Formats: sequence, C-alpha cells, structure tokens
Amino acid sequence: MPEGPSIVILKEAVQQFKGKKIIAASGNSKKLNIDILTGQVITDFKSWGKHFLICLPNFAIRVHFMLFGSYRINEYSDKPARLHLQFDNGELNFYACSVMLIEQPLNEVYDWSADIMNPEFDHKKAVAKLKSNPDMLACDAILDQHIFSGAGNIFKNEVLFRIRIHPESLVGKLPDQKLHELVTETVNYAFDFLKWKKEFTLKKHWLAHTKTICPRDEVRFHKAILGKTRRRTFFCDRCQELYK
DNA sequence: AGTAGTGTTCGGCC
DNA sequence: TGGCCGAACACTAC
Repeated sequence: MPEGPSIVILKEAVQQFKGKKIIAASGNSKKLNIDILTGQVITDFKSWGKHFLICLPNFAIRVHFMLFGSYRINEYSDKPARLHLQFDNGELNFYACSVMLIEQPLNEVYDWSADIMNPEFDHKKAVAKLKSNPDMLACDAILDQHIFSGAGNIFKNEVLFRIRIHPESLVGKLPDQKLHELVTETVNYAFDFLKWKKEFTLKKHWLAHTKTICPRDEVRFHKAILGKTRRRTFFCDRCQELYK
C-alpha cells in the first residue's frame, strides 16, 4: 500500500465520496476524536506523497498507511477499523494506519512541489536540495520525503539500477547530469509504478528489487542493509558506478 | 508455519 | 544538543 502511486490510486477510487456528507463515523483511532466527523461534508481528497488527505470544511484528516495499513471501499475487513466513514452511497474503511487531524491550512503544512506525483513537482528544487546534502548517500536521498515525497524502497532500488548509480555513492560526488537523471527517473518510475500497479504487473517489472541476478550483465546482485535509512538494497557493483 | 518487509515515530543511549 | 539505533506498530505474501 504505502508508496505514492498507491495513494494516487486510492484517491481516484474514492471520488464517489467527494461532496458527500459523513452520516456516521467510528473507529479505534486514538489521535482523532471521531465524533466530530459526523455530519461533515467531504470537500476534497488530496495526497502528498504517501499521505492521503481527507479534506473537510475546517480541517483535514491525514491517513498514513505505514508498512501494514490497508483500506476497503464499500466493503469491510474482519479487523477493527481504525477509521470507518459511512455515506449514503457507500463506505470507506481504513485499517492499521496512522490517522491524524490537521487543523492548519494544508498549503502551510505541505510543499506540493516536493511530491513526485504532483503536477507542481519542481525538478530544479529537487536538484538544489540534493546539492545542499553533499554527504548524503544516494540510497538515502531517494527515500528522503522532503526531496522525493512519495518514493519508497522499491523506488530506491529500481531508480538507482536504471541510472546505474551505486547506492553508496555520495550525492555531492554525482556529476550534474547524474543528479538530473536521478530526479527525472524517480518521477518517471512513479508513473511507471502507477501504470503497472493498476495492471497488477508491478512485481513483474522489477529489474533490481528482490532480484538475485543483474539483468544487464548477469552477475549476482548484492543484497545489503544500507544507509542511514537501513533498508534492503539490491544492486550490481559491475554496472552501477560508485561516485565517492 | 515462520519470516521479513512498499514506513515512520519515538525514546533511550552515548 | 544531537545523531544513531532499536523497538513498536500490526498485517500478509511468500
């Protein structure tokens, strides 16, 4: 569930509830007084990277699916719902996710130009952020939500393989052209991910993530826990260049 | 059947 | 004060 494109899919799937009144609300969220939701009208659904935002007239609900979260539309699971919203035309259920109330205007909370799926995504700003973090490893840079909001661990492995950059490369040592490729291909992969996820062929298209053999030169991939983010990393040390 | 992981936050420790 | 690290959360595909 978690990565940005999956949240875009969710946003598309809930459009039937835009402009609808919440006729009942329940759930086991501790961060939110669910009673205040009943009677409110949903003005919009938005997303910022992995954040799913339910907009109401005076505040928004932020849903983050973390690693295990899930949702059901017009059906429910046997697990307790973290948040259940009932409408006259259906229902929306969220499970095992983080739910938060946001009372500040969303434009003050979120920098939309950092969201890789947003039309306002700003390539130049992303490059500038990378350049201001010269000591950061490439594998951590892609996971940094302030630079690439919506990118996750699959992105990291696939994008670094696509652009032939070793995950332990220092961002400050990447030539300008590679820096631009990093940004361009992270965004490109987001839209490939979206398309493949909708076709249920995402895994089939993985070139590096979870793989044992490099499809380019057929040597073994390395599998290691790398970077400050300490996440699984799959890479080929023959075709992915180390900039250090 | 057990394990590991599409993620983030928090608190303890040095 | 701050960086680093592990735990917690809680589900399911393999």
